[in-house]
Amino acid sequence: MPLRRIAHLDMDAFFASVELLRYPQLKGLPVVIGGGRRKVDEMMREQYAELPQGEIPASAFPLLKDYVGRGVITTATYPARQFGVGSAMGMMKAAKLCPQAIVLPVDFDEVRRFSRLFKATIAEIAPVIEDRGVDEVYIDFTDVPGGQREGGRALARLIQRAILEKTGLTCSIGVAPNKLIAKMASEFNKPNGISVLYEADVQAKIWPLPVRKINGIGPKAEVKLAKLHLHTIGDIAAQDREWLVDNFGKSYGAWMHDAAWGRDDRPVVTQSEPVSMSRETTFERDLHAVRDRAELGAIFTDLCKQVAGDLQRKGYVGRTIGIKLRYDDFRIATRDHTIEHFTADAKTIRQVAGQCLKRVPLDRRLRLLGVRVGKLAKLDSPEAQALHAARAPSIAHRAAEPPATFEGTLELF
DNA sequence: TCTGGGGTCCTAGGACCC
DNA sequence: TCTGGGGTCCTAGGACCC
Repeated sequence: MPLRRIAHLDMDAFFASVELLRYPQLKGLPVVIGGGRRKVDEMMREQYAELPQGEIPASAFPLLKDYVGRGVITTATYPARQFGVGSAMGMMKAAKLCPQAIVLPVDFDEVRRFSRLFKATIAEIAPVIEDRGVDEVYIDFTDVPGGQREGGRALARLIQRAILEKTGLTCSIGVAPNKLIAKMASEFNKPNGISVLYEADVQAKIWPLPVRKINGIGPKAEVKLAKLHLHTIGDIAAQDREWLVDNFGKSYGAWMHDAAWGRDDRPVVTQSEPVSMSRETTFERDLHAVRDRAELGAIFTDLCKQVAGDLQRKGYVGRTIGIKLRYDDFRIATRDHTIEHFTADAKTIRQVAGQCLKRVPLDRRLRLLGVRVGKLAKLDSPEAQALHAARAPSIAHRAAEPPATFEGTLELF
Protein backbone atom coordinates (compact mmCIF):
# COMPACT_ATOMS: atom_id res chain seq x y z
CA MET A 1 0.00 0.00 0.00
CA PRO A 2 1.44 3.35 -0.97
CA LEU A 3 1.47 6.07 1.65
CA ARG A 4 -1.29 8.64 1.22
CA ARG A 5 0.37 11.84 -0.03
CA ILE A 6 -1.76 14.92 -0.62
CA ALA A 7 -0.47 18.21 -1.97
CA HIS A 8 -1.89 21.68 -1.55
CA LEU A 9 -0.77 24.16 -4.19
CA ASP A 10 -1.24 27.88 -3.80
CA MET A 11 -0.29 30.40 -6.49
CA ASP A 12 1.89 33.19 -5.07
CA ALA A 13 0.13 36.59 -4.91
CA PHE A 14 -1.88 35.35 -7.89
CA PHE A 15 -3.87 38.43 -8.99
CA ALA A 16 -0.86 40.70 -8.56
CA SER A 17 1.54 38.30 -10.27
CA VAL A 18 -0.76 38.12 -13.30
CA GLU A 19 -0.61 41.94 -13.57
CA LEU A 20 3.19 41.91 -13.24
CA LEU A 21 3.41 39.71 -16.32
CA ARG A 22 1.78 42.55 -18.22
CA TYR A 23 3.70 45.31 -16.48
CA PRO A 24 7.14 43.84 -15.64
CA GLN A 25 8.38 47.36 -14.92
CA LEU A 26 6.48 47.15 -11.62
CA LYS A 27 8.49 44.16 -10.35
CA GLY A 28 9.92 44.84 -6.89
CA LEU A 29 7.49 47.70 -6.22
CA PRO A 30 4.59 47.68 -3.77
CA VAL A 31 1.50 46.95 -5.87
CA VAL A 32 -2.03 46.21 -4.69
CA ILE A 33 -4.89 44.77 -6.71
CA GLY A 34 -8.42 45.69 -5.78
CA GLY A 35 -11.08 48.33 -5.75
CA GLY A 36 -11.77 49.11 -9.35
CA ARG A 37 -14.63 51.44 -8.65
CA ARG A 38 -12.50 54.23 -10.00
CA LYS A 39 -11.20 53.07 -13.32
CA VAL A 40 -7.60 53.94 -12.68
CA ASP A 41 -6.32 51.50 -15.24
CA GLU A 42 -8.22 53.10 -18.09
CA MET A 43 -7.26 56.60 -17.04
CA MET A 44 -3.65 55.63 -17.21
CA ARG A 45 -3.98 53.79 -20.49
CA GLU A 46 -5.58 56.76 -22.18
CA GLN A 47 -2.64 58.93 -21.34
CA TYR A 48 -0.12 56.36 -22.56
CA ALA A 49 -2.21 54.77 -25.27
CA GLU A 50 0.58 54.93 -27.82
CA LEU A 51 3.07 53.02 -25.65
CA PRO A 52 3.26 49.22 -25.31
CA GLN A 53 2.08 48.20 -21.82
CA GLY A 54 5.56 47.12 -20.79
CA GLU A 55 7.02 50.56 -21.56
CA ILE A 56 4.66 52.74 -19.60
CA PRO A 57 6.85 54.35 -16.91
CA ALA A 58 6.18 53.08 -13.38
CA SER A 59 5.70 56.71 -12.34
CA ALA A 60 2.62 56.89 -14.56
CA PHE A 61 0.65 54.32 -12.56
CA PRO A 62 -2.05 55.45 -10.13
CA LEU A 63 -1.19 55.42 -6.44
CA LEU A 64 -3.14 54.08 -3.50
CA LYS A 65 -3.12 57.49 -1.80
CA ASP A 66 -5.15 58.91 -4.70
CA TYR A 67 -7.73 56.14 -4.64
CA VAL A 68 -11.21 57.25 -3.74
CA GLY A 69 -14.00 54.80 -3.06
CA ARG A 70 -15.03 51.60 -1.38
CA GLY A 71 -13.47 48.24 -1.78
CA VAL A 72 -10.88 45.89 -0.38
CA ILE A 73 -7.45 44.66 -1.40
CA THR A 74 -7.65 41.38 -3.32
CA THR A 75 -3.91 40.76 -3.42
CA ALA A 76 -0.78 42.66 -2.46
CA THR A 77 2.71 41.99 -3.84
CA TYR A 78 5.33 40.91 -1.32
CA PRO A 79 6.97 44.39 -1.26
CA ALA A 80 3.54 45.83 -0.37
CA ARG A 81 3.03 43.21 2.34
CA GLN A 82 6.14 44.55 4.09
CA PHE A 83 4.06 47.60 4.92
CA GLY A 84 1.39 45.49 6.56
CA VAL A 85 -0.97 45.61 3.60
CA GLY A 86 -2.81 42.36 2.89
CA SER A 87 -5.84 40.65 1.35
CA ALA A 88 -9.30 41.69 2.51
CA MET A 89 -8.01 44.95 3.98
CA GLY A 90 -10.06 48.04 3.17
CA MET A 91 -8.49 50.28 0.52
CA MET A 92 -8.59 53.30 2.78
CA LYS A 93 -6.76 51.56 5.59
CA ALA A 94 -4.19 50.21 3.13
CA ALA A 95 -3.64 53.72 1.76
CA LYS A 96 -2.61 54.85 5.23
CA LEU A 97 -0.11 52.03 5.61
CA CYS A 98 1.41 52.31 2.13
CA PRO A 99 0.25 55.44 0.25
CA GLN A 100 2.93 55.03 -2.42
CA ALA A 101 1.69 51.58 -3.48
CA ILE A 102 0.50 51.31 -7.07
CA VAL A 103 -3.17 50.29 -7.46
CA LEU A 104 -4.51 48.18 -10.28
CA PRO A 105 -8.03 46.84 -10.75
CA VAL A 106 -8.71 43.11 -11.01
CA ASP A 107 -8.77 41.78 -14.55
CA PHE A 108 -11.08 38.80 -14.07
CA ASP A 109 -10.78 37.50 -17.62
CA GLU A 110 -7.02 37.45 -17.41
CA VAL A 111 -7.06 35.85 -13.95
CA ARG A 112 -9.43 33.13 -15.16
CA ARG A 113 -7.28 32.50 -18.22
CA PHE A 114 -4.17 31.94 -16.09
CA SER A 115 -6.21 29.90 -13.62
CA ARG A 116 -7.26 27.47 -16.35
CA LEU A 117 -3.71 27.39 -17.68
CA PHE A 118 -1.99 26.45 -14.43
CA LYS A 119 -4.64 23.85 -13.57
CA ALA A 120 -4.36 22.25 -17.02
CA THR A 121 -0.60 22.14 -16.57
CA ILE A 122 -0.97 20.25 -13.28
CA ALA A 123 -3.57 17.89 -14.77
CA GLU A 124 -1.08 16.72 -17.39
CA ILE A 125 1.23 15.56 -14.59
CA ALA A 126 -1.19 14.55 -11.80
CA PRO A 127 -4.84 14.06 -12.81
CA VAL A 128 -6.54 13.87 -9.40
CA ILE A 129 -7.13 17.54 -8.65
CA GLU A 130 -9.63 19.34 -6.43
CA ASP A 131 -10.47 22.91 -7.35
CA ARG A 132 -10.42 25.32 -4.42
CA GLY A 133 -11.01 28.59 -6.22
CA VAL A 134 -9.01 30.47 -8.84
CA ASP A 135 -5.61 30.19 -7.24
CA GLU A 136 -5.59 26.97 -5.20
CA VAL A 137 -5.89 23.24 -5.68
CA TYR A 138 -5.40 20.00 -3.80
CA ILE A 139 -3.61 17.25 -5.70
CA ASP A 140 -3.56 13.56 -4.79
CA PHE A 141 0.05 12.41 -5.23
CA THR A 142 -0.57 8.94 -3.82
CA ASP A 143 -0.85 6.98 -7.05
CA VAL A 144 1.05 9.29 -9.38
CA PRO A 145 4.27 7.70 -10.66
CA GLY A 146 7.08 9.28 -8.63
CA GLY A 147 4.59 10.79 -6.20
CA GLN A 148 6.20 9.01 -3.26
CA ARG A 149 9.78 10.03 -4.04
CA GLU A 150 11.22 12.23 -1.26
CA GLY A 151 7.75 12.23 0.28
CA GLY A 152 6.38 14.05 -2.76
CA ARG A 153 9.05 16.73 -3.05
CA ALA A 154 10.28 15.52 -6.44
CA LEU A 155 6.81 15.68 -7.97
CA ALA A 156 6.17 19.06 -6.37
CA ARG A 157 9.38 20.40 -7.97
CA LEU A 158 8.30 19.03 -11.34
CA ILE A 159 4.89 20.72 -11.09
CA GLN A 160 6.41 24.02 -9.97
CA ARG A 161 8.79 24.02 -12.95
CA ALA A 162 6.03 23.13 -15.41
CA ILE A 163 3.78 25.92 -14.14
CA LEU A 164 6.58 28.47 -14.29
CA GLU A 165 7.37 27.42 -17.85
CA LYS A 166 3.77 27.58 -19.05
CA THR A 167 2.64 30.70 -17.18
CA GLY A 168 5.68 32.58 -15.89
CA LEU A 169 4.14 32.36 -12.41
CA THR A 170 5.42 30.83 -9.17
CA CYS A 171 3.51 28.80 -6.60
CA SER A 172 4.02 27.23 -3.20
CA ILE A 173 3.31 23.58 -2.46
CA GLY A 174 2.82 21.61 0.73
CA VAL A 175 2.80 17.80 0.67
CA ALA A 176 1.47 15.87 3.65
CA PRO A 177 -0.60 12.83 4.68
CA ASN A 178 -3.88 14.75 4.23
CA LYS A 179 -5.50 17.96 3.00
CA LEU A 180 -5.57 19.65 6.39
CA ILE A 181 -1.82 19.38 6.97
CA ALA A 182 -0.95 19.98 3.31
CA LYS A 183 -2.85 23.27 3.44
CA MET A 184 -0.83 24.45 6.43
CA ALA A 185 2.41 23.15 4.92
CA SER A 186 1.98 25.12 1.69
CA GLU A 187 2.33 28.31 3.73
CA PHE A 188 5.63 27.32 5.33
CA ASN A 189 7.95 28.37 2.49
CA LYS A 190 6.13 31.10 0.63
CA PRO A 191 6.75 32.29 -2.03
CA ASN A 192 7.96 29.70 -4.53
CA GLY A 193 8.57 27.09 -1.83
CA ILE A 194 7.96 23.43 -1.13
CA SER A 195 7.33 21.91 2.27
CA VAL A 196 7.02 18.19 2.95
CA LEU A 197 5.45 16.97 6.18
CA TYR A 198 4.82 13.53 7.69
CA GLU A 199 2.46 12.39 10.39
CA ALA A 200 5.34 12.40 12.86
CA ASP A 201 5.87 16.14 12.24
CA VAL A 202 2.52 17.21 13.68
CA GLN A 203 3.81 17.72 17.21
CA ALA A 204 6.93 19.70 16.24
CA LYS A 205 5.65 21.69 13.27
CA ILE A 206 1.88 22.03 13.69
CA TRP A 207 1.27 22.28 17.42
CA PRO A 208 3.24 25.55 17.87
CA LEU A 209 1.08 27.33 15.26
CA PRO A 210 -1.76 29.70 16.25
CA VAL A 211 -5.24 28.16 16.09
CA ARG A 212 -6.21 30.38 13.12
CA LYS A 213 -3.85 28.38 10.88
CA ILE A 214 -6.35 25.52 10.89
CA ASN A 215 -8.55 25.80 7.81
CA GLY A 216 -11.97 26.03 9.43
CA ILE A 217 -11.09 28.06 12.52
CA GLY A 218 -12.04 31.65 11.77
CA PRO A 219 -12.16 34.90 13.74
CA LYS A 220 -15.15 33.92 15.91
CA ALA A 221 -13.76 30.56 16.98
CA GLU A 222 -10.37 32.16 17.60
CA VAL A 223 -11.88 34.66 20.05
CA LYS A 224 -13.80 31.94 21.85
CA LEU A 225 -10.70 29.75 22.09
CA ALA A 226 -8.66 32.67 23.42
CA LYS A 227 -11.22 33.20 26.18
CA LEU A 228 -10.63 29.59 27.16
CA HIS A 229 -6.88 30.29 27.14
CA LEU A 230 -6.25 28.21 24.04
CA HIS A 231 -3.93 29.96 21.59
CA THR A 232 -1.94 27.32 19.72
CA ILE A 233 -3.03 24.18 17.92
CA GLY A 234 -1.13 22.26 20.59
CA ASP A 235 -3.32 23.90 23.23
CA ILE A 236 -6.37 22.42 21.52
CA ALA A 237 -4.74 19.02 21.13
CA ALA A 238 -4.07 18.94 24.88
CA GLN A 239 -7.80 19.18 25.71
CA ASP A 240 -10.14 16.27 26.23
CA ARG A 241 -12.34 15.60 23.26
CA GLU A 242 -15.39 15.66 25.57
CA TRP A 243 -14.41 19.07 26.93
CA LEU A 244 -14.16 20.45 23.39
CA VAL A 245 -17.54 18.91 22.53
CA ASP A 246 -19.08 20.50 25.64
CA ASN A 247 -17.72 23.91 24.67
CA PHE A 248 -18.05 23.90 20.88
CA GLY A 249 -20.81 21.42 20.14
CA LYS A 250 -20.86 17.81 19.13
CA SER A 251 -19.79 18.29 15.55
CA TYR A 252 -17.43 21.28 15.70
CA GLY A 253 -15.80 20.22 18.98
CA ALA A 254 -14.99 16.73 17.74
CA TRP A 255 -13.74 18.09 14.42
CA MET A 256 -11.50 20.57 16.22
CA HIS A 257 -9.96 17.79 18.28
CA ASP A 258 -9.26 15.71 15.17
CA ALA A 259 -7.84 18.73 13.34
CA ALA A 260 -5.48 19.58 16.19
CA TRP A 261 -4.14 16.02 16.07
CA GLY A 262 -3.67 16.29 12.29
CA ARG A 263 -6.42 13.77 11.54
CA ASP A 264 -8.33 14.28 8.32
CA ASP A 265 -9.57 11.62 5.93
CA ARG A 266 -11.43 13.83 3.45
CA PRO A 267 -10.82 12.65 -0.10
CA VAL A 268 -9.60 14.84 -2.93
CA VAL A 269 -12.88 15.61 -4.72
CA THR A 270 -12.39 16.00 -8.45
CA GLN A 271 -15.96 16.85 -9.45
CA SER A 272 -18.71 18.85 -7.82
CA GLU A 273 -21.96 20.49 -8.81
CA PRO A 274 -22.76 24.07 -7.87
CA VAL A 275 -25.36 24.55 -5.12
CA SER A 276 -26.22 28.17 -5.83
CA MET A 277 -25.36 31.11 -8.03
CA SER A 278 -25.60 34.73 -6.98
CA ARG A 279 -24.76 38.29 -7.87
CA GLU A 280 -24.42 41.11 -5.41
CA THR A 281 -23.20 44.66 -5.46
CA THR A 282 -22.08 47.23 -2.93
CA PHE A 283 -23.27 50.68 -3.92
CA GLU A 284 -20.88 53.58 -4.28
CA ARG A 285 -22.93 55.32 -1.60
CA ASP A 286 -25.57 53.92 0.73
CA LEU A 287 -28.98 54.06 -0.91
CA HIS A 288 -32.31 54.91 0.63
CA ALA A 289 -35.30 52.76 -0.28
CA VAL A 290 -37.50 55.80 -0.84
CA ARG A 291 -35.21 58.53 -2.09
CA ASP A 292 -33.16 56.24 -4.34
CA ARG A 293 -36.00 54.00 -5.38
CA ALA A 294 -35.42 54.29 -9.14
CA GLU A 295 -31.69 53.63 -8.87
CA LEU A 296 -32.27 50.70 -6.53
CA GLY A 297 -34.90 49.23 -8.80
CA ALA A 298 -32.61 49.41 -11.83
CA ILE A 299 -29.76 47.75 -9.94
CA PHE A 300 -32.12 45.05 -8.69
CA THR A 301 -33.37 44.23 -12.19
CA ASP A 302 -29.81 44.18 -13.41
CA LEU A 303 -28.71 41.70 -10.74
CA CYS A 304 -31.60 39.40 -11.67
CA LYS A 305 -30.59 39.56 -15.33
CA GLN A 306 -27.00 38.78 -14.43
CA VAL A 307 -27.87 35.73 -12.34
CA ALA A 308 -30.23 34.53 -15.07
CA GLY A 309 -27.44 35.00 -17.59
CA ASP A 310 -24.99 33.04 -15.42
CA LEU A 311 -27.48 30.17 -15.04
CA GLN A 312 -28.25 30.05 -18.76
CA ARG A 313 -24.61 30.27 -19.81
CA LYS A 314 -23.70 27.38 -17.53
CA GLY A 315 -26.81 25.33 -18.26
CA TYR A 316 -28.48 25.39 -14.84
CA VAL A 317 -31.94 26.10 -13.48
CA GLY A 318 -32.96 26.68 -9.87
CA ARG A 319 -36.00 26.58 -7.60
CA THR A 320 -35.08 28.75 -4.62
CA ILE A 321 -34.82 32.45 -5.30
CA GLY A 322 -33.56 34.81 -2.66
CA ILE A 323 -32.29 38.26 -1.88
CA LYS A 324 -29.65 39.56 0.45
CA LEU A 325 -29.18 43.03 1.72
CA ARG A 326 -26.63 44.70 3.87
CA TYR A 327 -27.72 47.76 5.81
CA ASP A 328 -25.54 50.76 6.46
CA ASP A 329 -24.79 49.34 9.91
CA PHE A 330 -23.47 46.17 8.24
CA ARG A 331 -26.24 43.92 9.48
CA ILE A 332 -27.35 41.43 6.86
CA ALA A 333 -30.86 40.21 6.06
CA THR A 334 -31.80 37.42 3.68
CA ARG A 335 -35.16 36.20 2.41
CA ASP A 336 -35.85 33.38 0.02
CA HIS A 337 -38.72 31.56 -1.54
CA THR A 338 -38.92 28.18 -3.23
CA ILE A 339 -41.09 27.90 -6.30
CA GLU A 340 -42.66 24.83 -7.88
CA HIS A 341 -40.78 24.89 -11.15
CA PHE A 342 -37.11 25.25 -11.98
CA THR A 343 -36.23 28.45 -13.74
CA ALA A 344 -33.38 30.45 -15.23
CA ASP A 345 -35.64 33.21 -16.46
CA ALA A 346 -34.75 36.79 -15.51
CA LYS A 347 -38.38 37.93 -15.30
CA THR A 348 -39.39 35.05 -13.03
CA ILE A 349 -36.36 35.60 -10.82
CA ARG A 350 -37.08 39.30 -10.66
CA GLN A 351 -40.72 38.70 -9.78
CA VAL A 352 -40.05 36.18 -6.98
CA ALA A 353 -37.09 38.18 -5.66
CA GLY A 354 -39.35 41.23 -5.64
CA GLN A 355 -41.77 39.35 -3.37
CA CYS A 356 -38.87 38.49 -1.07
CA LEU A 357 -37.87 42.15 -0.90
CA LYS A 358 -41.35 42.99 0.37
CA ARG A 359 -40.79 40.78 3.40
CA VAL A 360 -37.70 42.59 4.63
CA PRO A 361 -37.56 45.85 6.58
CA LEU A 362 -36.41 48.75 4.40
CA ASP A 363 -36.26 51.49 6.99
CA ARG A 364 -32.47 51.82 7.02
CA ARG A 365 -30.11 52.84 4.26
CA LEU A 366 -28.79 49.97 2.19
CA ARG A 367 -25.17 49.30 1.42
CA LEU A 368 -25.51 46.13 -0.63
CA LEU A 369 -28.10 44.24 -2.58
CA GLY A 370 -27.79 40.67 -3.85
CA VAL A 371 -29.85 38.09 -5.71
CA ARG A 372 -29.34 34.37 -5.34
CA VAL A 373 -30.74 31.25 -7.01
CA GLY A 374 -30.34 27.94 -5.17
CA LYS A 375 -31.60 24.34 -5.36
CA LEU A 376 -29.90 24.07 -8.70
CA ALA A 377 -30.26 21.31 -11.24
CA LYS A 378 -28.65 20.84 -14.62
CA LEU A 379 -31.05 22.06 -17.29
CA ASP A 380 -30.85 18.67 -19.02
CA SER A 381 -31.33 16.61 -15.83
CA PRO A 382 -34.55 14.55 -15.50
CA GLU A 383 -35.78 16.42 -12.40
CA ALA A 384 -35.30 19.76 -14.10
CA GLN A 385 -36.99 18.53 -17.26
CA ALA A 386 -39.98 17.37 -15.24
CA LEU A 387 -40.31 20.58 -13.26
CA HIS A 388 -38.96 23.16 -15.63
CA ALA A 389 -41.20 25.93 -16.77
CA ALA A 390 -40.05 29.16 -18.33
CA ARG A 391 -43.00 31.02 -16.94
CA ALA A 392 -43.81 33.02 -13.88
CA PRO A 393 -45.37 31.32 -10.85
CA SER A 394 -49.09 30.82 -11.30
CA ILE A 395 -51.60 33.39 -10.10
CA ALA A 396 -52.89 30.87 -7.58
CA HIS A 397 -49.42 30.45 -6.19
CA ARG A 398 -48.92 34.18 -5.93
CA ALA A 399 -52.23 34.61 -4.18
CA ALA A 400 -51.05 32.14 -1.54
CA GLU A 401 -48.19 34.47 -0.62
CA PRO A 402 -48.45 35.73 2.94
CA PRO A 403 -49.18 39.45 3.02
CA ALA A 404 -46.24 41.74 3.62
CA THR A 405 -46.83 42.89 7.15
CA PHE A 406 -43.38 43.45 8.53
CA GLU A 407 -43.17 46.71 10.37
CA GLY A 408 -41.14 49.25 8.43
CA THR A 409 -41.58 47.34 5.22
CA LEU A 410 -42.15 49.52 2.21
CA GLU A 411 -44.07 48.51 -0.84
CA LEU A 412 -41.54 49.43 -3.42
CA PHE A 413 -40.92 46.57 -5.73
C1' DT B 1 -12.93 57.26 4.99
C1' DC B 2 -13.49 51.29 7.81
C1' DT B 3 -15.02 46.48 5.99
C1' DG B 4 -15.85 43.08 -1.99
C1' DG B 5 -18.02 39.31 -4.29
C1' DG B 6 -18.63 34.56 -4.97
C1' DG B 7 -19.39 30.54 -2.68
C1' DT B 8 -20.21 26.15 0.97
C1' DC B 9 -21.87 24.10 5.03
C1' DC B 10 -24.21 24.00 9.54
C1' DT B 11 -27.91 24.93 12.92
C1' DA B 12 -32.44 25.40 14.45
C1' DG B 13 -37.38 25.86 14.43
C1' DG B 14 -41.74 24.98 12.25
C1' DA B 15 -44.73 22.59 8.91
C1' DC B 16 -46.20 18.40 7.44
C1' DC B 17 -46.40 13.44 6.87
C1' DC B 18 -46.27 8.62 8.40
C1' DT C 1 -57.52 12.17 26.15
C1' DC C 2 -52.77 11.80 26.08
C1' DT C 3 -48.56 10.61 24.19
C1' DG C 4 -44.58 9.27 20.66
C1' DG C 5 -40.79 9.48 17.25
C1' DG C 6 -38.66 9.84 12.67
C1' DG C 7 -38.00 12.05 8.33
C1' DT C 8 -38.03 15.74 4.94
C1' DC C 9 -38.59 20.30 3.30
C1' DC C 10 -38.43 25.20 3.92
C1' DT C 11 -36.57 29.44 5.80
C1' DA C 12 -33.16 32.72 8.27
C1' DG C 13 -28.98 33.46 10.08
C1' DG C 14 -24.17 32.79 10.73
C1' DA C 15 -19.31 30.99 10.34
C1' DC C 16 -15.96 30.32 7.24
C1' DC C 17 -13.18 30.16 2.85
C1' DC C 18 -10.88 32.04 -1.47
